[in-house]
Amino acid sequence: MGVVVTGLTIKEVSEKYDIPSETLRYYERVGIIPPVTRTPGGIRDYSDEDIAWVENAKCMRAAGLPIEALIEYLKLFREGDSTFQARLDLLSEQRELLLERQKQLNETINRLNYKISKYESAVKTGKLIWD
Amino acid sequence: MGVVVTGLTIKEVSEKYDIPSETLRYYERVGIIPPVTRTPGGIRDYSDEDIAWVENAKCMRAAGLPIEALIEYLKLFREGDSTFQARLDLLSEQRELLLERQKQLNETINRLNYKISKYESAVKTGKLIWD
DNA sequence: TATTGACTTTGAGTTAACTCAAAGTTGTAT
DNA sequence: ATACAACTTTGAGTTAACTCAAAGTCAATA
Repeated sequence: MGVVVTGLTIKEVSEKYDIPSETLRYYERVGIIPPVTRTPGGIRDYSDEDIAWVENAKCMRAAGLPIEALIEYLKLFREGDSTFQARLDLLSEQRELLLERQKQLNETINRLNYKISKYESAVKTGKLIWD
Repeated sequence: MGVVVTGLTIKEVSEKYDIPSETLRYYERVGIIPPVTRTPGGIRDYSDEDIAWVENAKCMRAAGLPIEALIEYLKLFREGDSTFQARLDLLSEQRELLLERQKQLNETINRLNYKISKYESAVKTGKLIWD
């Protein structure tokens, strides 16, 4: 692979995006990325489009979107233009969930900031005020 | 329970904080909250302090701090004033992780915002530009 | 053309964090 | 005092998302 113009091997994608090959195959198997382009021998040969799906999966999973939602999104995508509204709904719902999570995260970070400031004094004075 | 001045039963705490009783017992068993005050009969009778620990556990878990870290924190807490620095380190490390997660979350929300705006046009025009 | 290393599939195993079940105990309402 | 719900403990089961293993296939090199 490399004699003619091709995409990337699974190993190259794995290294570029720091996702184990096993996980890339898993993503394809369960359907959060479409079936990847193959060489005549049946070996995965990721096209730019394939890679865009990988990138998308990585980003969405990193934020905690469930596999289920990503499967549903790809399914709708492959059903074509009649599913614009359904895809919009799905993405909106997931955004709502992320916004809630963001709020919760902020709360906890604030709480941690507070505790940390207390411990910073405590380390200096030897006495912990509150908590 | 209620004839004399007491704390809350596990059921009351469960309902107040929307945490299943099973999970409250689990938290105590693994050590992310200290052993709860008991009635002479051995039944849990949550004091204000106990409840503060529950609240803390709920907040930290909601943000995704691992049980392991919370167990370690409580362990240090119970070892006394000699562990201020260790507790500070632990909390700082966890805050770092949350800040990273926050960054990732923002990225993904932005990406979703972008996609959603595309789909909003698509639903109106019947044509999806990009993606 | 034979070896070697990366690839393939299918299916089982792992991990974190619960969640439930079984069997026994407690306390409150009649 | 007796029934009955709510409690207890111990230990097993569940879920999501990987992660690994086994056994076979392919392709670049000597």
